Amino acid sequence: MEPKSFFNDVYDVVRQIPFGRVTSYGAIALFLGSKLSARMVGWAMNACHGMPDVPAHRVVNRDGVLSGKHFFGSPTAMQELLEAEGIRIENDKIVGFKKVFWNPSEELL
DNA sequence: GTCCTGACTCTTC
DNA sequence: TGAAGAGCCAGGA
Repeated sequence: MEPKSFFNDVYDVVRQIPFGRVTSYGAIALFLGSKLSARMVGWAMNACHGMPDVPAHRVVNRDGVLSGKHFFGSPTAMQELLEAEGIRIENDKIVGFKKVFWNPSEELL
């Protein structure tokens, strides 16, 4: 199944997130044209389970909090994946979020 | 075919 | 300053 819709665009952006970098739902939504569609990005992530190419663990909310960690099977799976890339996590929140933040509107454009 | 929910974000009280 | 409500889109029941 290959969704050629908003979802596909979200996956395309997420796939291009560099190693050791993270981005936010809002940043992706903004890049796609509608920052108000941040929820849609989260919903798209909900459907990305069948796509191993999509590093959903690199997508967090605007605070750098691992909101969707619970959807990774284990509450710590998402954190471990990020730590494996050199990103430090504390209290389910990314330490130095702004330093590892990747803005698709600037980097990808 | 209609209503509800969902891993968010921003604005206003 | 803190908390609550509204808005977006798509999928499932």
